Amino acid sequence: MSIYDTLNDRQKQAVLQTSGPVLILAGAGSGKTRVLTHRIAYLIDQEGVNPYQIMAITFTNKAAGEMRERVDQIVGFGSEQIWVSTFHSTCVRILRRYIDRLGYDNNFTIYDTDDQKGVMKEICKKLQIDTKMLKERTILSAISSAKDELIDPVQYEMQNAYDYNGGRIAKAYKEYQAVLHKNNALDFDDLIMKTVELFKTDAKVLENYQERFRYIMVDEYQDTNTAQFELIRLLADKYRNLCVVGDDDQSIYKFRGANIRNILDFEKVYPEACVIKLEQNYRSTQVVLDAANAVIKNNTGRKEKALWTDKTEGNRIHLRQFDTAYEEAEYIAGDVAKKSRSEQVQYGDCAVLYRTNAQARLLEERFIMEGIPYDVIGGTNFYARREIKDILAYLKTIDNGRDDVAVKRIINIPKRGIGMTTIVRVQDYADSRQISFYDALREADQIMTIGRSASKLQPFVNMIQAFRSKQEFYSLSELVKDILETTGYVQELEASNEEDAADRIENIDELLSKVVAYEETHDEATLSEFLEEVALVADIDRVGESDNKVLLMTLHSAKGLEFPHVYLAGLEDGIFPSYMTIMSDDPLEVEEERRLAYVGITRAKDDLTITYARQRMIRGETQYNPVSRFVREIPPLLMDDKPPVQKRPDHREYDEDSRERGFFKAKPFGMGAVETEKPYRRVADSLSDTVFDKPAAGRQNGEAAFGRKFEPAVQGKPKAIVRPKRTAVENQPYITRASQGVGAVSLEPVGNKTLAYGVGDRVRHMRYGTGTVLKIEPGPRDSQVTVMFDEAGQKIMYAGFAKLVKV
DNA sequence: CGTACTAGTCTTTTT
DNA sequence: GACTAGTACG
Repeated sequence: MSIYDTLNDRQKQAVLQTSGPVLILAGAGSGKTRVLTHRIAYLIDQEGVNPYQIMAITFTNKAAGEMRERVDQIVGFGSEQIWVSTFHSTCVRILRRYIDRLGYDNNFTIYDTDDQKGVMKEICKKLQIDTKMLKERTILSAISSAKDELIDPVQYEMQNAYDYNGGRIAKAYKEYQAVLHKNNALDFDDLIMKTVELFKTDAKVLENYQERFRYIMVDEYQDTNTAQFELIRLLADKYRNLCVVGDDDQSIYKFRGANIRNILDFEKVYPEACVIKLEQNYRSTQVVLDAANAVIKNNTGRKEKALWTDKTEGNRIHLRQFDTAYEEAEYIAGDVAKKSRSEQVQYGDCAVLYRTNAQARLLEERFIMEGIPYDVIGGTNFYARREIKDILAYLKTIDNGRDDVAVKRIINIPKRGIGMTTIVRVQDYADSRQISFYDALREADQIMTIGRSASKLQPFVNMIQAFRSKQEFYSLSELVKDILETTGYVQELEASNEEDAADRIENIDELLSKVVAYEETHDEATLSEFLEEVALVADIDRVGESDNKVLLMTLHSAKGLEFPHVYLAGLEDGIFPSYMTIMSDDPLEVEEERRLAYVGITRAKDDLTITYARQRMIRGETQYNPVSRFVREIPPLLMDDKPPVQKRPDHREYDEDSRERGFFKAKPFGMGAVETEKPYRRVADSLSDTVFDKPAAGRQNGEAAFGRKFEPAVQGKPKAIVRPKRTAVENQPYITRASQGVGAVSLEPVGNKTLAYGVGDRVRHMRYGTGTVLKIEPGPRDSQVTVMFDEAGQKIMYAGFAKLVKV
């Protein structure tokens, strides 16, 4: 009996087929990670392959870490020699060694979206690009797509010379690359592209890696873009032992360049490829699988597969409709609480999945009220928070003085009286001398134009220089502590009356413990390596760190995970699928969303609950949306409730309708960039009239159905409007003037006069828990409330923002 | 040079 | 609704 006997026939075949190109089409939950890890073990144990010659590539650090762990378990000896990592860290590792051959320093820095935006902003200024017409974002995403397709600035210019906007983007692209090069920085896309460039320009280096990595495995292959495909193709070109694992039905990253053709055309590129389908699902019940299959079969151009399981039929899918998103959140939190009380359900068995990060907020508030431990994955990355980026900018400056973006970020943080004018003048000087911004600072006394400001620059330079020399004998954490102390960063925060100063300080503490943890796991923790690791972590990598908490995340983040109890929230046309895709002329966009629905459904092991709300607040606008078309694609008998009958089930008709009525201008194209003045609300308004057979329960008041627009006209019946506007309104110190007899409906925080609590009262705060009010200081606009929290200690906060609830 | 307020934008998803 | 960049003012 060997470890391979636990595999089914197909899986075994995939493990044993070690030579030549192999495409494993692995349906959701079909045990692909098991196959990959066993395959690695088989290569080493049975075929005597040197672990050193094996490479496994994934998309997230989490997936890489998981695979590493499982490989370590079954491979015993030499497993640490296998390269198991993400595309990005693989490339960084290669580039750190060889990028000098492309004219960069090997200690390059990695720019995140923020840094990129900063660079682009300056470029637009320099090239006199009107950012109202052509936004930094737009340019950057055009550049990113170009890089995904391995198109360099020169090619881009050739392809877009005839187009006005294209031409400008081409110029910006060229300039952008020049700036990054000057700053010795690479962005995310460069990591892949430059590695490919390296392989193509330096045959020796390529040969070296080809010879080393004789067995290459790629996970989530359906998500690779052209550049990543090329990277793999080059690496595998000599020995052609390339095994890719993927599921075309789970391709959900087109927006970041994923090319579904990579998987669909694999057999064309590798005619000798062996194709193996894994269709037995070990995860979900038959009901869940039937639902998933029923939805995905509406897509065209997919590789035919049908998941099956020998697990039991299972519960029917729970379908719940609500009047408002608020009630939806209330139900989900309540249901989780109920389950955890009565059944053998742990919080960690539950996950709530949604289409957009913004949807997390309502759910979060509700989970807090229920006292359920939860974790929100995604949204803003920890390392993208302002205070964290500030500290990292110090570290980057110490590590690599050529990173102008980092230097400029911190030159006046904390405040040193160095303003825009001085910075611009120093930059001019640097430009004229062809030196970096930091080097210009060091010569500040030479710069005539800045006059007496030079005296403010000198201490800054001295401080950085001091850090640099201390770095020699300091540990990483000592360095960070020194930075915090010398700059007085934390003191400045403490002194400031910014409302979230306490959170910021907490984050800094967390950073410090991450630094310490890094030192503990890395023998010779260098600053460069730390910065690099930090640049490449994604939020999803945190999953598993938190134990026994309900996880809240987007459908995208949920890919690759599984939970006994899954809630799919906000299943409404317009949310999921999003308006963007419904409106799109390209029907493939809806297909991509359908794959996302497929991913969502197949996350559930036992129990799936689908919820949707008639009314939802999006970006300050109330929308009315019908149930998602994807729910309608699920056979009703698989669900415990039916979606409501609609007069006109096809959404496209509404679009035409609105177009006729002049609500829609043609899609913006070319340079014309036609205005699109809040088109969505209009659709929503027109929908609310036509969608439902009977009036939605939430709008007996008539006007309420039309959303905020008409609110001022409503007299005396605030409830219907107030409710969806803010969660748990009745518990909060918000009082409508109507109820005070003033007349007009208002939702202003009324502050000092009408706080629902006083000194000595017990109150609850969203984050800090319960505490006692010590002091209330009335201010002109809002009162400052001092609260001694049981857990979090004493905090001073503005009443209007703190949303304290009397308990 | 720093601040405090206003106007405009945004998001659909992320390594 | 929330965040950010830009502006007017001290």
